[in-house]
Amino acid sequence: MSGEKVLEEPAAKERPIRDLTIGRVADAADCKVQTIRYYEQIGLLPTPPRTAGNQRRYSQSDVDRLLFIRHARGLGFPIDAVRDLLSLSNMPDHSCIAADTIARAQLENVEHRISRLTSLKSELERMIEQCSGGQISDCRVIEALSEHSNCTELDHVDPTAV
Amino acid sequence: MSGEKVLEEPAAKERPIRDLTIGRVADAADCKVQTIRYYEQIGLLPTPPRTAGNQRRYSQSDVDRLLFIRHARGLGFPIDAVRDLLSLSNMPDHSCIAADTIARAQLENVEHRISRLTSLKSELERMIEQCSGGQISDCRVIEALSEHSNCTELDHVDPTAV
DNA sequence: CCTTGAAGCTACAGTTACTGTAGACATTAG
DNA sequence: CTAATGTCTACAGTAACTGTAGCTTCAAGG
Repeated sequence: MSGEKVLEEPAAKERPIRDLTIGRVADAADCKVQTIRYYEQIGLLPTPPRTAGNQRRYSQSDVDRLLFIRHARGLGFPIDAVRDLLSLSNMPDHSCIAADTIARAQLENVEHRISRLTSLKSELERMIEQCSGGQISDCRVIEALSEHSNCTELDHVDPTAV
Repeated sequence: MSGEKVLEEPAAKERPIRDLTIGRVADAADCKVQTIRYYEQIGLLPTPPRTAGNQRRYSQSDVDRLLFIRHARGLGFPIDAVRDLLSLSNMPDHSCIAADTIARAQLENVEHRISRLTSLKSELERMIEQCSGGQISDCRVIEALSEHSNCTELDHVDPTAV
């Protein structure tokens, strides 16, 4: 990385080396080959050039873009949010307001996630502490998770949005 | 709640009042009616008795069980883990180690997510700061999210397993 | 008692974000 | 040159719901 803009296509003067097969790209980003084709299908990755034998060939910038996508997805950002984030990198240098708006929305999202996960963390810690070495009858895991009084309003959100 | 084992069926001496419609149960647990029927279908909730007109009628213990499920799901436990936890609550004299193992696994997961989100948060904050009045070219969010060097082996987990 | 609108019923299609499979074709190491 | 491995398309399947269609049932008002 070291200061380079990894998501920008190299300038015309220096064309990228497009010698990576889909399998090597998948390995580099630790994802499945099908996932790459899926991202291409939904427009998250550009359609790469093909060999005479119809096989996709990628450059390092594709790997970087895919790494970005996987990282953001791994953090729980839905595809649409990733799309927004990616659009930031394509914005002209002088229009920063849209980027700012997207970034602020994502920041709010991230802060919310952190607070929910933090309360989850303490609940899990409490469970483990009370649980260790005891019997189920002493175990408060079930109880703790059933107790509505322990819930904050944030507890009842879409479970898939964690 | 207050010290009672909420997930146990009341003893035969005192039968539960089964006067709750599926809609009231859904409201109580803040979930969709379809979700309750889905949980019944996959065996997370017991098949309730029906009225003469074929409508499901629930008791408070069903609400408690559903609250438990929704809370666990909201905390990121996958259905199978919820099933495990629920099955443990039915064998109260047995060891607690399995529940403990599940909780510990989730705790590890959660801690890692928090740390990743925290670093993302500071990147977003820095971006917003630099962005206001600045240029996209100064933003490091895209870069930061692409940096593979920041990843640990735990970063590449199933994104859906939050 | 009757009606009417909300809520319930079943069955099935759609969602998100992939993942797996089948059968054909391409590429590469020996 | 051949065998193994990789890639291609197309489509089915997964988890965990969510939505829809077309019906029946229930409770309250007139």
